[in-house]
Amino acid sequence: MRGRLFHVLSKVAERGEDNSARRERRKEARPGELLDAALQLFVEKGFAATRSEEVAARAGVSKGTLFLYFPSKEELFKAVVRENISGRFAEWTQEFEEFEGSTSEMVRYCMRVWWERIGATRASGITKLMISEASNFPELAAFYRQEVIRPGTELMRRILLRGIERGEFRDLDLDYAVFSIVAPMVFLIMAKHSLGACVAQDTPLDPERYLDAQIDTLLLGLCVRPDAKGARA
Amino acid sequence: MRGRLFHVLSKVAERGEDNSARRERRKEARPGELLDAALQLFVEKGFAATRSEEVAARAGVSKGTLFLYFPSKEELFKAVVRENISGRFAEWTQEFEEFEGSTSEMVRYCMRVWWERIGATRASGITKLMISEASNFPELAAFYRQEVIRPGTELMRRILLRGIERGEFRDLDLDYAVFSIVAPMVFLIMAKHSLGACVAQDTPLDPERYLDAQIDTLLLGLCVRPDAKGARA
Amino acid sequence: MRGRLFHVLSKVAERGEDNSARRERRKEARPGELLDAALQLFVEKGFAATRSEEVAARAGVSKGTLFLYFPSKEELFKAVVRENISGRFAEWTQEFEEFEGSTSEMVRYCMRVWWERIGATRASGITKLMISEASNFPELAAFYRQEVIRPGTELMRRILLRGIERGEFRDLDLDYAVFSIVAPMVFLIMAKHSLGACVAQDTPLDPERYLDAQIDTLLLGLCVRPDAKGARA
Amino acid sequence: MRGRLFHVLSKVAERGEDNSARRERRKEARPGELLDAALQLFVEKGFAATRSEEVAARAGVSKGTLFLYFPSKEELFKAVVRENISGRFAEWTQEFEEFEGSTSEMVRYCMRVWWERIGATRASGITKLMISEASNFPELAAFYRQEVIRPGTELMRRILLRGIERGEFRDLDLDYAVFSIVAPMVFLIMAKHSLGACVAQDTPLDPERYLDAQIDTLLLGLCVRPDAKGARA
DNA sequence: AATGAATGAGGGTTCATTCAT
DNA sequence: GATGAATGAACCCTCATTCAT
Repeated sequence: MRGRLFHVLSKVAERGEDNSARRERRKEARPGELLDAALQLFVEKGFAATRSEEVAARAGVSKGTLFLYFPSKEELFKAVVRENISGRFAEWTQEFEEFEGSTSEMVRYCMRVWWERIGATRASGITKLMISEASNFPELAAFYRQEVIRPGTELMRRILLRGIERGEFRDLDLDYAVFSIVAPMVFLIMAKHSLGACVAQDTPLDPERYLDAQIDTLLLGLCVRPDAKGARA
Repeated sequence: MRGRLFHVLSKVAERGEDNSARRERRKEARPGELLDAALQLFVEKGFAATRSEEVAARAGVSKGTLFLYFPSKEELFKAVVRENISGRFAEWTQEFEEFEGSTSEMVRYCMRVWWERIGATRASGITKLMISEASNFPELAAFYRQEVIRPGTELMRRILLRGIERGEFRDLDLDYAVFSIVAPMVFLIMAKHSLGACVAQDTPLDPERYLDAQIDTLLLGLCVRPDAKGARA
Repeated sequence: MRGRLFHVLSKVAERGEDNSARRERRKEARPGELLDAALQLFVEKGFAATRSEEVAARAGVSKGTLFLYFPSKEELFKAVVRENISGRFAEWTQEFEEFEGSTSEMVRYCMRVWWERIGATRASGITKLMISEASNFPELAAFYRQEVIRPGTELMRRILLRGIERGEFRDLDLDYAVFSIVAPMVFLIMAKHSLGACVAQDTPLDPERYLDAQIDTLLLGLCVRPDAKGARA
Repeated sequence: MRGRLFHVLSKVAERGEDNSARRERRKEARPGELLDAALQLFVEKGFAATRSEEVAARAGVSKGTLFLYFPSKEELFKAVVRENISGRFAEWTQEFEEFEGSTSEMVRYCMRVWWERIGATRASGITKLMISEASNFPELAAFYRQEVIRPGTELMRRILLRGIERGEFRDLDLDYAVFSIVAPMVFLIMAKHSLGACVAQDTPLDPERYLDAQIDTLLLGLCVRPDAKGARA
């Protein structure tokens, strides 16, 4: 009996908190904790290379607990993707339709806000995830295309169109100009999640400075006249 | 210069020939065929999700044969990466040092040539691979940074510097401006290998048109005056 | 004799009442409800394929409660078996020792009463269970042999012996003749619990008609003269 | 290297034969060996309680090898059932249609032949299996009904009908009279595979003697006159 | 050199059992 | 007593790797 008590206590100690505390944030908190842990690991190591026990461990629970909340690793993956793509685009579309400044300001705002709300958060991992795993999860790729890519592209298209119609932007190849906005963002995510600084490990990429540089060049490239109002002061 | 380009292109062509031709030069070609098959599958499905038997099958040999040439799946992966990032940068650096046109032309040439020699070939999959698997193969990531990212960055840095020094480009934040060239290329690779399934399945992205659009905007964004010589006719 | 029979039948009836009635006498009835649920499921799916949570659910309690009453699934199984083979043989032996009709009548009565008291009730599942699980529960099989098979065989042996001694039955191979009585009963149980799904799904076997046919043939086969008194009117 | 050699040799010794011998009866023999092992274990312990590693071990191979030949434990189970129900009924039906003796002789012959060809062989385990697992494998139960029960029943029905039409047998309830033939056979299988002697462990049931006793009683019960020709001398 | 049958460690998933509430 | 969240041993199955042929 002494043995069992010791065993239990050492397990508690291992976790760094007592059981009652863990019980308290019980069922409601679990799925979120698991999804967070899963997102981190999937982004870090890929779907196949992530072991479900590891996800559970990072969420501070045992292997079996994971399967109380998600019926399989694949469903966990899907839940991770869905969880992080709550319908933000409706909100954003609204926000941009009410925007009153110049379109250059709008583009700058758009990219900065993207960084704040997505790029700098866990959610950015989803993009890396989808790119790495798209072909292993065709239905999910379709879902992502439908829920993220399409509305995102549409939003930026509208912004560019506004710029052209207002005479701010030059006559762009609209379908492909959107990639001038998207590419720097995707690249930033990749830099963040994969190859580190992408330049050298010791001098990590500063996202703010990176974004400013990209936006400056981008706006100069988009605008009719390089001295457009939206250019940084 | 033509000579070198031809050499590179013919190596690319070599990999594309039909199966019947392959059978004839059995033994010598085996490792190459395996590397090709492996590259395709690793890019498509990721390292962990690719089964070695499948690699062997696609290369037209049996499972056992694969391990005759590569001691393990991991070594195969490393060989795939190493094989496909052969140091062409020395070659390219020289090529660009001898370049005589405007720096805008140089940037345009650089991106086009990259597309022809890397982007459009199987070798582009390596970028996708490294982005997906970097954290599972840290030493390979370091190798890639060392062999590809660093010299590539350095190459573009020099080009940009040339543009600034010659008064063609504005006063750029050099360390970050290189990403304005890299990001569109990385994005194109991603679009080709994964997001292609994402961006739009029915109307796939046209690389030439994409590149033109990106280069136009980029150069306008980099140049002191928007009517720079390098702008497309 | 009537009294005893009534008692047995009323116990059988007890188990068949509806759920609402059950709720009212909560605690005292729990173990019985669990045993009933377990018997049903074990018979239906086998020991290993029955999940203890399912047993609990069918008994209307939670998983934990099951283990409040039975220390393990295996103990539950043993309890199910023990509970359902209560030694009625002493009772029956006496009943038959006081029997006053012909031995043919006795055999017929014996099989009919067995059907009423065992075959038609939940208790019959135990036979199916033991046949299915005997090798996984050797000590239980021994117990079953001891408590059911041996006394049952002995009982029928005596009946047959009585028939022979009274000149009603021919000179039987006593040790094996008992199986002529047992086999049709065992078969009926199997038909009811498993082969029922096999013999014919659309026209299920009618137990009464089945028993009549078996008994008729059996008695004709046992008796010295085919026009024995016990033959059905 | 010494270590490895020792390891290999001791493994060989364990198996009691050298590797080359094992390699020789290779692929062709494996499925049969595995099916045999599986039949034994499924019959002995039930489907769920049988571990696939155990099946492999009994067949003298490793866990993984089992799955080279059968894609899953369930498919193995199905294969076991199918393997042991090759279409014997066509053959038998033919055999009985050409039978020239009395119908009593036919019944006796039928049951003896069943014992020789099925009852005494591994195949008899299938019956026990199906009875134990029918509800866990509904499609398989349907298959078994279709392939075994139905033709078997039909065969015996015809025999009985012949007896009635030739005036040998009394006017039987045909649909249920077949069970008088089946029940003793099913019971024998159960006795063999489950509860041992069903009487006492120490005096195992003698199948020949059992069958003779059952057939004698059965025929006396079926025939118009008890001195039918088919009765044992 | 090439094959592919065989292996067995590894990882996903289930479920009997525990225990804080 | 009753609950059900949590646990982790055990089991099915995969697949990188080996090796006799």
